[in-house]
Amino acid sequence: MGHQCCSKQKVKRGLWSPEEDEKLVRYISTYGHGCWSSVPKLAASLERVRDKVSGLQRCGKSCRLRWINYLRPDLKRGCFTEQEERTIINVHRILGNRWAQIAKHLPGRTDNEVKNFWNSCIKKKLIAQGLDPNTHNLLSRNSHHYVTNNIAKRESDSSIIHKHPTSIFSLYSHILKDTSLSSSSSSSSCATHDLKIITSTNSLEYSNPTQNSHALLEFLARTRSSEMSPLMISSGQFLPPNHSLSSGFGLGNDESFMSNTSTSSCILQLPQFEQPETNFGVEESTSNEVMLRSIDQNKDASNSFENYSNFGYDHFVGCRMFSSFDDQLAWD
DNA sequence: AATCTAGACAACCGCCGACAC
DNA sequence: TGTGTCGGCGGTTGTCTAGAT
Repeated sequence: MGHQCCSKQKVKRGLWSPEEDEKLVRYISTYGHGCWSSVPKLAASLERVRDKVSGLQRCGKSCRLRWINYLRPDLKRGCFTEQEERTIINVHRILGNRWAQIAKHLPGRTDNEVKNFWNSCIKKKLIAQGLDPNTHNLLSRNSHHYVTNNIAKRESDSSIIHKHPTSIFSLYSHILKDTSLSSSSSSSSCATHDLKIITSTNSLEYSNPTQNSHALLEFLARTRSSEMSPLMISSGQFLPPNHSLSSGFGLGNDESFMSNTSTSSCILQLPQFEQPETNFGVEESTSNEVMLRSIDQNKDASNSFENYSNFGYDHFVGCRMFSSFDDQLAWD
């Protein structure tokens, strides 16, 4: 069955011939592409003007696809670079299979190209590294425990904290949104208060929880203010260039996250988590968000708490949590 | 040499939202 | 408000090719 735009016409399908490409390029360079559905017809007229017998017997949709994915002059052909590959992985971790959005981070690359590269190459690499290509978490023998949380859902459902009582981030972000708490506390005391609640809730289930989550949450509290600029929690394991898999958390801005330059972006570093399965991912992301992510264990974190406030990100929006603890450690 | 298979890439299909009428 | 058209998108399929058997 043909497309709506060409159901009444006899159209050719399959691979494009060099002659067809030539006709399409000639048409686009002459008239541009204001209306794809009219391209084949007008292209045929153009060819008749040029004393050619046949026009362009393709549907408009096919013309559009051919132009965007192959004929556009600003396309970058050839293999993906390592940098591009890292960018794809990092953005995919945040956005999922939103290929068009991912492709926007890669000048000269198309969504189709990125998608094909992902399916034929990156996916297998991640699996080979023991990572789930869908979640970017470590593949586990056990079933994954998934806790999702964001402000929008929380605000529409005040009972969510009871649904996920032991998610440190659920709890924490919930508390941050609690105006009575924040208005009655200074920034630091609020942080302490929050941490007490959180760590006491999780101390039994989470092996060595306080040392890691405590510092992380303290950091989150300190970055908080009444202004609501976004801060995102992101990621868990990741593979810094030329380093083995490590875990921990760090703060980076969007740019550094995309380019995977951990050293410049890490301003907070925490000891390695005891459970490598523990992982964190974002609900969504924009260019203004900060990514909190796992970082290279070996980097110096001596400036951890001093610098993050300079980033200007100060509101914890929320995050979702993945984990794959054994049943006896199940958080709910 | 013929056939099979897997990988890479190109193209199509169906759905959806935006928009015009 | 309902309907049709269009462009954009993601999933899927088709095609080609190189390497293995």
